[in-house]
Amino acid sequence: MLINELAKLSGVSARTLRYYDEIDLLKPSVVEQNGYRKYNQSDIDRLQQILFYRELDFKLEEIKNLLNDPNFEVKEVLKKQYGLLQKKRNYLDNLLETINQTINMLEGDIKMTNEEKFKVFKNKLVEENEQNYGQEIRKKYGEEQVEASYGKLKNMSEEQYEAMQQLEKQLFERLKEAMEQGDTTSAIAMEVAELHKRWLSFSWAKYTKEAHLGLAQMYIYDERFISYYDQQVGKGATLFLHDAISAYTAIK
Amino acid sequence: MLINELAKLSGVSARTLRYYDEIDLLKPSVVEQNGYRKYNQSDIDRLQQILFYRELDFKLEEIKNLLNDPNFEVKEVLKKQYGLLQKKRNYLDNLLETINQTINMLEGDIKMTNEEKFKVFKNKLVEENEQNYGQEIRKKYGEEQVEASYGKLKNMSEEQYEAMQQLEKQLFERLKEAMEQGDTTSAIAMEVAELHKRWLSFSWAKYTKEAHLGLAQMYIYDERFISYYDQQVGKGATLFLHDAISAYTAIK
DNA sequence: TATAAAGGATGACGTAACGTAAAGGTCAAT
DNA sequence: ATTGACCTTTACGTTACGTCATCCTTTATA
Repeated sequence: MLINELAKLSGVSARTLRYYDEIDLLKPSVVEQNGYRKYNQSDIDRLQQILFYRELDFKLEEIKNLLNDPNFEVKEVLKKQYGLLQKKRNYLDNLLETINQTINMLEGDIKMTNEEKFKVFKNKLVEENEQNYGQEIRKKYGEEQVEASYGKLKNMSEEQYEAMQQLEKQLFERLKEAMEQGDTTSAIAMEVAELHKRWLSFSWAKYTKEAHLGLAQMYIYDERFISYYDQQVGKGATLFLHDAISAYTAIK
Repeated sequence: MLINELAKLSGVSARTLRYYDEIDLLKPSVVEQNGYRKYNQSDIDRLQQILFYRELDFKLEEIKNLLNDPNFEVKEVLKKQYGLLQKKRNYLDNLLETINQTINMLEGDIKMTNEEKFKVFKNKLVEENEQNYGQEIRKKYGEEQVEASYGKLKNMSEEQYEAMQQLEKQLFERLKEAMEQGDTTSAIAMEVAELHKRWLSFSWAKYTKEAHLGLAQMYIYDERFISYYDQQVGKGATLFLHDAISAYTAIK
């Protein structure tokens, strides 16, 4: 069977078959004088095996190793691949969530332009928290806790809100001082992290250091946080805050 | 700000920044006499934008176009990307299902070796059908229908089972004849597809041509089916059967 | 039988987004 | 002056082929 015949039969291109030959994944059992590749039944069988694993997103190199190993464990391999693909899917799930919530936020922003500032800000806090942290929080503590937490924020009195603003202002000041020192593990840096924790407690129903660190890490990747902190405090403030929280949660 | 400083601040490598320069995605606003790249605040802002979209799995080329287009629609873009990622996830879901069920089958095979052949074969039919078709079928018709269908197969009487075997035998014979003619759209090929449909009706609760075609397509990619049909009927039988079913469902 | 059309072969470049040397300037400090 | 840190460009490697370009056989047709 010549190369194009096998190509038609199997649905892959001739180029692919030549490539498989090149990388020693599937070599035709006969090559004639004129250089033509001849494939026989055992080659076809091997190709079928190859395509099976390729469908499952195995790399060709892995497939080669698999098929050449006389006593490999199909089940083991499949389970490993399963875990790998699961990770990929989880990653995609997160992306989808993020995009979805970003879209919602964008739509929300437009609708909200005409509402009063105070309410808007509180809602925005809720939404940003949800966007950055909703998923994990919900997983860990369940719906009720999360809703309770948001309820806490939404139901805050104006005085409490003022207190929160004050605390944030204090946080900014200490952060600026800490940055001038430059050390993210200094006592003053720890104080900053502590302030941040207290500030968080206005909106979070329950504190854990893992959650705290998680939020800090997300700050870095969210351009809104970066521009917010960097504008209020100074360039690099977000990164410094993150490092401080990182140190703080590490020693606690 | 020199290249390594920005690298540290942003978390990407210096190589990446040079690459972004190279592909005109992010050019430092100043390049000094000595060739050193100098990044300023606007560069940092742009990088943040870039990383935001990169996180969402956009291609760099797309990001470039986005950021250079002065009046692009963020929401539109995000929605498009959402759809794209959804497709990827569905694809992964399918792979995961397939692997999972293959594992189950492998484990099942071992446990089943000591059972009677008759029972084994029927269970295998159920499992193979489930493996190849379960997901889609469940989506379209819901759990009940599917379970009813499998119940049908499992509760088949021995006579019915015999009839099914007879029908399959007939199918093989006609398929062999049709292949000798070679035309996958001939009257006899259509007859083969019809027989296959009737054979299916033993195990399927409800027939649709979409489902029929879908199953045929899966035959091609399943080495067990290929070796089964090709052994029983002759080399290329699976492909021929697929083409015939394809033609059959197209004209119906 | 000459020739043209199929079909085969071997390079070799392109792809996406960098990682990783290699080889060599520049700058601050010793 | 030398060392070491940091900068530059050049270029190959990665994955699984698609897509030419160029050339050689085999088969079909005039």
